[in-house]
Amino acid sequence: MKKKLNFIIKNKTPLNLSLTFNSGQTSQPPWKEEKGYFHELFMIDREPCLLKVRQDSVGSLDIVTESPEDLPKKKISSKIREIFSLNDDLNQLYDFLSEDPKLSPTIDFCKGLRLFKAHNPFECVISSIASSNCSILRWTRSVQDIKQKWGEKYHFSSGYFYTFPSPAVLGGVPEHDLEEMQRFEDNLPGEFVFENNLKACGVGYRAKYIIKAAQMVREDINLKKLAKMKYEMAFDTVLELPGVGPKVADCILLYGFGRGEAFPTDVWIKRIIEHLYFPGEDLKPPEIREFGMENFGQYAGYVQLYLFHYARKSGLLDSLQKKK
DNA sequence: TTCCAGGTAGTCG
DNA sequence: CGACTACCTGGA
Repeated sequence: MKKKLNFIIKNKTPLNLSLTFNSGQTSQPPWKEEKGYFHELFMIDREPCLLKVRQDSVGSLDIVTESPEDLPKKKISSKIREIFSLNDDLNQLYDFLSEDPKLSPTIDFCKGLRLFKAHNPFECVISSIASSNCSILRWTRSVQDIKQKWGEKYHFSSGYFYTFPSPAVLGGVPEHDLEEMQRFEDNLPGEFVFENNLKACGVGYRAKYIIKAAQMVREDINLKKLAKMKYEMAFDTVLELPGVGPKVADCILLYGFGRGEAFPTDVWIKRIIEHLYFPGEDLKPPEIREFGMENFGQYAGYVQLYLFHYARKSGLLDSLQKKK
């Protein structure tokens, strides 16, 4: 017997849900879209809960939930507020952006765009490692494959959904088809296709990093402690994970821990910042990162998000590519 | 077909 | 420390 809830979350400052889903943030893939609602499975208080979300005509969030057990509405709405960063006051952000002529044009392109957080820190660690890849499309497929192969499967009225596997499960997964085959020893079925290994998820050479990182999260690195650390301390700690360099570390802290002072610096942000603030110069990525964190402070994560989306929509990104 | 992208890890000086 | 290259995979 499924329990259902239906309620509304009103937002005081702008929110654009579909823009938030489709702005290329690599914290979690876009949700399944069906009958006007976006669907995704969450674990809330260790219980599975399907969330269906849409924006109604006045911009509020219309929420429908389905879960085997009763879950307090308060817990559900607080999860939703966390995932979509609904507690961030975007009007304050826009005041901040308005003060910088380089940033103010981003507002019109990004109205209502919010940081789209990960389900939880561990999932964020792994999907961020997988994101050091060339295309969002491949990254999306990889994350979905990992969930489908090793996550827990739950059925709801709109179909099957999978959780992200735990550190213990993911840490024990075969890296490639050879290892998968070896685990069968002599009981190998005839026409067997090897697909339950990490490389089959298209993560390439990151497969071994992902497995090792999962093991380290399980045994060594306590993610809960990270939340209370000073930023640079937390940064240095996640850097110890294999496959995690400066860019991925900042993504983990931004999307997995809500640390808004993070300024993840990829090649695109580097090009955009150089174009806007240091024309003709060539800065090192750590210099760009430092510039972002010093100048944008608590808004650094949003500035990075807004600059990227603005650059993409305004055609700036294309021109920066050609120039090379 | 070859080449390139994306960020990290590893190697060399 | 800095500069350079290998790593995978799929799209140009």
